[in-house]
Amino acid sequence: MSLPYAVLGFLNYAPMTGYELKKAFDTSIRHFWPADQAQIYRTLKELTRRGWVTVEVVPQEDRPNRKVYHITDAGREELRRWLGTPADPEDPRVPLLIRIFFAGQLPSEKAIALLETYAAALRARLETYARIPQRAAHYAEAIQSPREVFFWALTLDYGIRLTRAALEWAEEAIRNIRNLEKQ
Amino acid sequence: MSLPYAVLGFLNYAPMTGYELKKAFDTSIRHFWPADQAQIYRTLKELTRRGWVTVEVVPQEDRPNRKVYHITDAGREELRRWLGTPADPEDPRVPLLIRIFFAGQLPSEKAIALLETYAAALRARLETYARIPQRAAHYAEAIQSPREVFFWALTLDYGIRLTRAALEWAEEAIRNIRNLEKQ
DNA sequence: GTCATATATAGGACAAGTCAAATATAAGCA
DNA sequence: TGCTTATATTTGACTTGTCCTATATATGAC
Repeated sequence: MSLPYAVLGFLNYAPMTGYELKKAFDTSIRHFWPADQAQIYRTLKELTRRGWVTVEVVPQEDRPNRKVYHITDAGREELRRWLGTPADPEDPRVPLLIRIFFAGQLPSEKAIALLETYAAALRARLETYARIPQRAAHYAEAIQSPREVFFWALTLDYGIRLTRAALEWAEEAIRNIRNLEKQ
Repeated sequence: MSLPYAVLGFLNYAPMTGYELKKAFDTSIRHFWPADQAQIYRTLKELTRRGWVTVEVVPQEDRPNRKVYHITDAGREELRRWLGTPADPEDPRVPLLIRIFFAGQLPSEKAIALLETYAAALRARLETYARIPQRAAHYAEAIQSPREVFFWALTLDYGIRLTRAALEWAEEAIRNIRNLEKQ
């Protein structure tokens, strides 16, 4: 149940509409916490109910009124409290590993193909990660806080390290399957 | 939607009841695919409906009748087909990273505490992994197939590598936060 | 003596998130 | 002319999985 707190985190930087929040998610933490648009709006409703945000309705013609959400003092307090609390455990599910676990049922080329596809996805992910610092520079200037930027960079570093480790695993797995064949 | 296929994978080794399947999950792939008991029974019902397994009811006194599930030829075919198919993407969600992303709002000791707790959990996980090979030896003897055992080992290797990478990240993050303080 | 554990299945309630559609209009592009 | 994209929110249906409870009894631990 981290989504409400991610929303509070963004609203703590600046008041925003649900629509703008969706963009904030998509251009920053999407890689480790994708957020569905419908889910954001429902969360906003819940946060309002709890008194952690307030809504400022800005009338518009042609379009639905903008509902700009502002974090309250109670919301800020709740955010800080939550941030200092131990993280929820990760979902350990790795769909590929089910296939690998039962891959003894598969001819070696098919097992290798599975791993090659996976490795290709990981390489693509690394390239995506490599392009992030440029985009992030824009936000870094806007926020003017090296401390914030430091922690943002940590999350990217996590993604790079884990992806590299997975890639190395896949590459060695492929080599080992080939060795298996030779014997 | 991998659970039905994991169930087929186990039933392909041997016919089993839902209860035995639950134990099979818990003593093997739980680390990358935990399975809820209720979910297993519901999946079994669905697999039966699709004709991928058949039920053999073994009457018992005192206890509910055993319902032993057998994989069918159609089920075996479906399993092989699925195994050769590209893996679903992983859920990228890492709850800790939301806290880290917004940790600029937190005093450094609290950010470090967060990472220490995380690192401790990772170390405990590595110890659990270290104990797996002994338990696995029992299954390896039972199945008498070095090829199957090779793929089982691959899944463990994945867990170890990824956990180590996460741990290295956390340890370096802690060092970097301490450096931040000194400046 | 009581409590946990093992055997064995089933169903209801609920949480989180996904997907798609509805509503309304302007701007830019081919 | 028509298609896509941007702006902005809401709702409904659905999926996957979790948690808890119910039912029944035997055995071993403390």
